[in-house]
Order: sequence, then structure tokens, then C-alpha cells
Amino acid sequence: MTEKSNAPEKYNAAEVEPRWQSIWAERDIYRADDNSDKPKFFALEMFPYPSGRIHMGHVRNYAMGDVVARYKKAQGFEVLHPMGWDSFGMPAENAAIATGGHPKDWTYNNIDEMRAPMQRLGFALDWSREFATSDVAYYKEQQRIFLKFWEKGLVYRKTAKVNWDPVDNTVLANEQVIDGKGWRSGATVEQRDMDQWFYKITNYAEDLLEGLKGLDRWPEKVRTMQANWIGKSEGLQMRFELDNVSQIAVGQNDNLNALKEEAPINPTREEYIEFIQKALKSVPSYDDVDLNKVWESILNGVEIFTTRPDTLFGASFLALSPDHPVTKCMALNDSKFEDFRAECAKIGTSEEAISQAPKLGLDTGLRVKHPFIDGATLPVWVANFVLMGYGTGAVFGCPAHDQRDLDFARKYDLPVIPVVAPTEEKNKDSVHPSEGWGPEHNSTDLSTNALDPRLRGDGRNGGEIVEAYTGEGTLINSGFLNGLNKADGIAAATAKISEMGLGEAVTQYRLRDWGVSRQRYWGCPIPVIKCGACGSVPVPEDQLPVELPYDISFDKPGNPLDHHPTWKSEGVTCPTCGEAAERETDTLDTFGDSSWYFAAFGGSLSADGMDWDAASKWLPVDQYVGGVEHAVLHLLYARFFTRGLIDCGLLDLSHSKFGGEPFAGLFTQGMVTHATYALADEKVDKDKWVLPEDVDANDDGTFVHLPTGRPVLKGDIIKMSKSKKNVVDPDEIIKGYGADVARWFVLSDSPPERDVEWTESGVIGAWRFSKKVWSVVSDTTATHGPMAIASDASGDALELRKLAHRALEKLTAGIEAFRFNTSVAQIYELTNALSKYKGQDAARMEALGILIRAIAPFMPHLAEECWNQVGGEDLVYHAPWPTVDPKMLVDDTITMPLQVNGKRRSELNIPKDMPKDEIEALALADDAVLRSIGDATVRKVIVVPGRIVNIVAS
RNA sequence: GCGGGCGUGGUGGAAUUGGUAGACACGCAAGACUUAAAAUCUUGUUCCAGUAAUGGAGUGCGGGUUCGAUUCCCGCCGCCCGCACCA
Repeated sequence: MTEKSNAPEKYNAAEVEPRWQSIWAERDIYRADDNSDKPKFFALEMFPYPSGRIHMGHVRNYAMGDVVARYKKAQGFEVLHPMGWDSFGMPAENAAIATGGHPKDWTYNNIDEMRAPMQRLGFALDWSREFATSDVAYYKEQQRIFLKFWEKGLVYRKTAKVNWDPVDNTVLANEQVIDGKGWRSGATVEQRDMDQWFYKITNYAEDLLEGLKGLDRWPEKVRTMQANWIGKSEGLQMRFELDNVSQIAVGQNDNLNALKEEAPINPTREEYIEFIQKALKSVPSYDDVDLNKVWESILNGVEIFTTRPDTLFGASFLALSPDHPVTKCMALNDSKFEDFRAECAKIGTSEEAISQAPKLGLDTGLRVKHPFIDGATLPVWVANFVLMGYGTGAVFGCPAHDQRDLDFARKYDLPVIPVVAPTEEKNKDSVHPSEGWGPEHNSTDLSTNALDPRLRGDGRNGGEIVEAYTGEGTLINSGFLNGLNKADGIAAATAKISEMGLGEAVTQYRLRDWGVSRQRYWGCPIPVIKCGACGSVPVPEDQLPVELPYDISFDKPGNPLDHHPTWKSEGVTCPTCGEAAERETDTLDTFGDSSWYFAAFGGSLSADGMDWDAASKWLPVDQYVGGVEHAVLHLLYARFFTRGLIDCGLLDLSHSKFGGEPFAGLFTQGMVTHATYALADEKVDKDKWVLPEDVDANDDGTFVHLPTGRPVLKGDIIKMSKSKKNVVDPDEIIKGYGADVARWFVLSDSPPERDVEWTESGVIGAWRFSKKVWSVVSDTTATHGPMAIASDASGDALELRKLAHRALEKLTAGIEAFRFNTSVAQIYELTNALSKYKGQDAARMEALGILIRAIAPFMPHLAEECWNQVGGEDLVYHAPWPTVDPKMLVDDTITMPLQVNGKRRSELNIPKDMPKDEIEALALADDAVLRSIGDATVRKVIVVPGRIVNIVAS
């Protein structure tokens, strides 16, 4: 090679990258200005947990956000792109228990260790706004928020059945229990009754659901998952009056009936409770039973919830949950109920167990009155498929039109009464109304054998119902509902029940309130004082923060705050009455920490507090990027918190067209995967994985472990994980190839929402490309600056201009649409064209200027170095995004494909504005076209200007 | 079971108003340079037939709409993700 210019021959990332990073830092170019006149753009990636190492997933996540942040900056926005640490949580405590250190030291050491490689990646981050959620300043503000939420009625305390993780020794929210196991520990979750703090997320159930509709820049998948999680259903909540109550609470005795006769007329609730307590006073464990519900069931009837009141005439039983208060009450005095409850509990909570569990039932002997059929009663069963956690914990069973009810009815030989005749022809066979609409259904004896055969769908009437029919249809066998369709039937039945005073239309949500008490040390202390006289009292705001003590020990299981010799009670008095009191020792769920951190960035949170007005101005986050694993948990909590903060007057988002939404745009990126390799002759699963770099391929396609010579099998290509030994350390890649190469690789090839497979050859390809860009730049003798516009170009120069502007248009669209892989492809094309182009002229400089500014969001160090090399003004970071010249996108002559009967046979090079008839004439004269047509007759010629010509011949 | 998504060369993937299927990259092959290798550069690379020109087939499978379908519609098959006895 000969010397071509004054540029260094080789691009040395190890020298170039730190040099630019220190220039950026010195000039403080990434600091966001709260008072800028420019339109704002808030780019945010989900902040990391400081585990101690950054991994490739982080690199991909932050690289995507960085592309957006840098691109928006070049587009003229004032960009806020901050970084912080989600630093409270279990791993710090687990590490402390395992190694004898302190969670705080462990956490902050990790943060220091992770910050350095993150800075080596050269992200355009405003580090001046950095904080960790375990900083006292951060949790002080969070304690303020807790108290504000309390004032607003968004916080409450209650004893509730909670999910207890026996490994982490703490409570979990419903969202944190996955397949009956703790989301972090994987331990089977137990149910325990505990005193807990709750956030009233259900207040916003409707709003959180409604808000999803406006989030048009969120993935459909995430919106659907949240909507399903909120789980709205509209239906009828109604009571079935008990016909005989003697067995409730007293088993085989009937002194309760006697008591009922003693009951006062129109008693108050308290009188009811006192009354039933009297009845139960000989039973030791009645504390566990919700007596309100029991007594209401006795006096007013058993409450059920249904979305299908139109099928009430098809009801053949009522089913209670094993955990229903009435069931529990009966279990107190009758062991068969307790035995049944125990049997149900045995099934467990795992996904398979539940879905495969057989239907179990127990007849209580109670009967309820059918609301529409005078004199008819239905048996009341306890059934294991009825959940206490949804609706009222009781349902009515309509076997003909609900599969679970049908399974249950078949098992226990309960009647199956079809009441909906399918509308669709192909479903006609599934239900057999015998004649017309069927008889008026007013049979008072609903036992199977006594039923009019024309009401039966159990096979005794010629046609057996094999599958419950849940579709549209016409009501039959249904008295006053006969002939109505599903929707009208629901409306009519609901109206009738309301009129009878037995119930009303209600909306149910699956969403539960968010239990936030955690019996752990490393979290935000709940700012509450527990006073024997005054109960739970908020810590006055001027006494915040309630600070975590440093001197704690993990020598006992459980919560170190609870074991602390002084923290809980020494010098603690009740703010209300002044008497000695105790601190709340629970800490807040760490998901609360990540529910408002985006606001803290905008508000420049520091030891002096934060500026909520500034926070409001920066919100909503314009582009949020993170993993899809947070689709429900974090993203739902953050949406709730933002609404709460608005209602408390801390945030004002009245300027946002997204209402109370914190994240206007969301992108969920795919994972970084890598091949796994396992020793073929190793039996122990955890010992069989080997490092990919120690594996070599044999000529016959098998693999061998180099250090030991043992045979190796290639495993699945899966997410990088330490246990599978398929991790690649980003810092090693930075050292070997440079940060730009690591960034370029994770954005190339695969679409951002999909997984990208880490391969050695892919990294080398990215590395070669960076060298190629540098060689194109160093082959350039700068004749103009990189902002040149070669408006008088012709010939090859004009072709280069056209290619550059076309590439620019497409790559810009790619960034806008989060399709970075297509932007990367356009950058390749432009680079290839430039490396072939020989001219040292304005056209070269224009194309080069476009190229350098286009790669700047992806490979910022290389771009700065190139920009500097070709004489660009200032930093490329400050250079405006190049603009597309629309004239360069149109050609004077175009190539038009010629089709015969839809198959391409030839093409025409013609002026772009040639009239249709001339095109047609040329097409019909084309040799290849004539050959294809052969003997056939031309029937029709379709000319789509600028697109295609199709000749129809037969 | 319910909901969402996907199916294109040896591989990752392009083709976002129905208009040249396979851009770009990886891999592979051949060549140039080199004592040699690496690096770099050039060329080729959907499959089948043919030296070639060219012809035929082709976007999971089967139908349909259309001058024209990877794209729209109907019915299957397969894979992935989420939820899961939610009344």
C-alpha cells in the first residue's frame, strides 16, 4: 500500500474512542436544558439493576435508545436522555447473606463497576441527572409520594391473604407470581394472612384500560396483555335466596334456625354479626370466616356474578368456592367440608395441575330459589373450579352453555337444560330443542329424572349435548325470554332481576389492588408509625426521610429492620398522641421505585429534592425502550403511579395529548441470543455446559471441547445466561473491536423487536465495515466540507448523488419506524457506492457528509473521527440531520418491467413521462414479449405509469 | 381453552398504498495480490434443466378475488409468546 493522504492508514478504535469520549465529557454536550426553546424529546431506556455486570442485552437496549436520542438531536430537538440505577432489591441482600458484606456497599460498588463500561460504549447520556433508587434523596421523595397517595385515598392497610415466598421470606404481588411460583426465587408460593399495605390501583382500572386505546405507538401485544390483565367484564351480580339455612354454621344441628327466629326485625349489621357470633361462640376458629358475608347470605341470599343472565332458565345448580365464607362456616362444624377443602388444596397451584385438575364437588344439602320459576329450587354445591378471587366466589351453573358447568353436571348427574338454540347452521346439532321454541320452562322439580324430556340435553331426548354451546343463538325453554337473542336476553334478564330487587348490572375487573409491603431490609421504608392507641399514623413530612439504618445483621431469617436493636422503637413516638410507638418495619415493593423514576430525571432529583414542574414539562417520555418482560408489571404500575401523581397535584400533564400516560411511545426489543454447547458425555445438567470459545468444529460437523478433547453437542440458541455459559462480555468486545462495532452489530441484521443471535462472524463483519468506512474517508482528499451540495453534478457524480439521497430517505424512514436493520442496509449500500466512486469532487463530499451523519447515531466515535478528518465544522453530534433533495429521488428515464400474463419477460428503458399509448406500442414490439405471446391473441394491455406493463394474451 | 404474533434461499433477513421476490449482510465457491497465510479487492451464489442464450418451478399447505398476490379473503398445518377453571 502506498501513502494516500495524511490520514492514519488504520482506524484504531482503542485510541479514537476514549479520545472522543473525553472531548464529549469536557464539553458537556449531553446535558439537557430544562429551559430550551426547542421542542423537547425525552428518550429513555429501562434503567438497569446494578447486578455488577453489563451484558449484551443492555448494549442492545441502550444502543437503540441512543440511535433515537442522537437522531432526534440532529433533527433539532432538545433531547433528554438520562441514566440511573434500579438499585433496591433482593439480590443485594442475598449477596450480603452469602458473602457477609453489606447490601449498600455491594450495590454502590456494582454501580461504579457498571458505569465505567457503560461510558466506554459512548452513549449520549446526561450523566448529571444520574441517581440510584437507593439514594436517600430518592427514597425520601418516594416516602413523600406514599404519604400523598395516602391522603388521596390511594393507600390503605388491610389483612389479606397474600402470596408468601418462603425462599425470599417476603410477600409478592399477584403480578409477581408466575405459575404459582415467585418471579425471582422460583419457589412455590404459599397463601398467608398478613397485615399489608396496598396501593389502590383498582381505582384506575377503567382509566388504565381506556388509556390503552390512545397508545398508538405501543406494541399491540403489550396493550392486549394489559387489557387482559385488567380483565374487565360486564355482567349481573345477583342473589339466590336460600330456601333452607339450617346447615350453615351448625352442621347437623339446627339451633341456628332457632336463633334466626330470635333475630331482631331490621337489625343493623353489627347486630347481625353479634348474633351469628353468638351462634358460633362454641367454635374456636371462626376468626377466619367473613361473618358479614355469611349472614348476608343467610338473610338475603347467596351473591353470584354472571355474564350470561340470559341462560338463567338453564340453571341447574349453584356452586360455591371452597374458600367461600359460607363453605368455611359450614366446615367449622362439619368435617366433610374441611376434608373437601383439604382435597382441593392438594391439587396445587401449578399451571398444569390447574388445567388438568378434575372437577370436584360436594353437595351442601342447601337449596336456593330459582328467581324466575316459582317454587323451583336448585341444589347448592361446593366446587373446586370456582375461584374466591374473582367475582363473588359463587356462580350459578348452566351446563348446556358453559363447558366447566357441563363437565361438572356430567360427573355429578345434574340436569342439562338447553336454553340457547344456535344461530349458525353448523352448530345446530349441538343443541336439540325438541319442538319449536320448546315448552314454557316452569318446571318446579329440576331433578334430572323429573324434567320434561323436551327440556333435556342429556341424551334421554335423542340428542346429547357433548360440548357446551356458548355462541350466538335464540333463547328457548326460557319463559319470558323465549325468542330473544343473546344480547337482548341478557338485557331483559338483567332488567327483570333489578326490578325484583335481587341484583343489578355490575362491571368486574380481574385487576386486584397492589400489595406493596415487603418484609425486607433493602427497600424504601414505609413512612408509618404504629401506635397502640392511634393505629397507623403517617410520619409527618418534615420528619422525612425515614432512613435505613446501616448497622444491620442477617444472622437471623426474616427482616433485619424488625430485628434491629433500636431502629424500630428507640425514641419513636406517635406523631398524633405523643406516646411511645413503633416504626413500620416493612419496606415498599421495589416495583414502586421504577414507577416514577422517569419523572425524577426530568425533575433533576438531587439531595435538595426535585423540581416537579420541570418533570411535568419533560413528560411524557417520547420514546421508551425495554424488554417485553415488563409488559404487565412495570409498565402497568408506572401508568398507575403517573395517574396518582397527577391526582396528588405533583405532576401536571395537561399539555400532553396522551393524558395521564407516562410513555407516549414504547418499543420492546428482542433479546441477544447465543449458541450453547454441552459436553455430550456429561450427565449432570449444570456441569455439561461449556464456553463456546472452547469449542471447535470437526470436519464431519461434530464438535469437540478443546481443553479436554471431549465430544460436544450444539444446544439451542438461547438468551445469554451465565448458567448456560453462552455469555459474551461487552467489555471484552469493546477491548477487542471497539464500542462502535459492538453497537453496530447488535443493531444490524435482525429487526429490533426480534432476537438477534450473537455470532463471531457477525462481529467480524461489523468490524470490517467500520474499517471500510474509515478507508473510504481516508481515500478522500477534502476539497469541500462534508456539508457540500453538488447541485451541478452530472454523469457518475449525479448517479452517486441520487444513490446517496435515496439511501438517506430510506435510512431515515428506517430510524423513524424503529427498523434499524433496514437503515443499516442502506448505509452499507451508500458505503459500497462511495468506495467504488473515483471522483474527488463535491458529489463525493456530499455523499460522504450524508454517510458520516447517518452513521453518527450508530457509531458515534467513528463518525466524529471521520467528520473531523474531512473538515466538518464542530462535532458531528451538533450537525443537523441531512435533508433529502426530492429531485434526486426521481429519474428522467425509468426501467419498466414487461409482463406477459403476469410473468416478467422483458423490460423497457423509457423517459419517465412517456405517454401510455407509446409505452404500449413499445411493449408490444419487444422481441422477448413477442416470443412469449407466440400464437396467442393480445386481449388487453395494462400500463401502470412508472410501475409495470402487463400484457394479457390467450 | 382464550388472546397476540410469525412461517420467504444454506443462514439473518428485505420487499409497509396489490406491481421486477430474495435488497443488505453472513456463509460458500472461483479468481487477483502474496514465497505462504491473514487482510484486502473482483466475480458468482433461490432451486431444477442447459456450456449458454433461455425455459420451468418458487414466499408453510389447499382454495378464492385480481390483468397481476409474499401482500387481500376463506379453510388447514406448523412454530413462538402471553394468559389460563375469570363465571
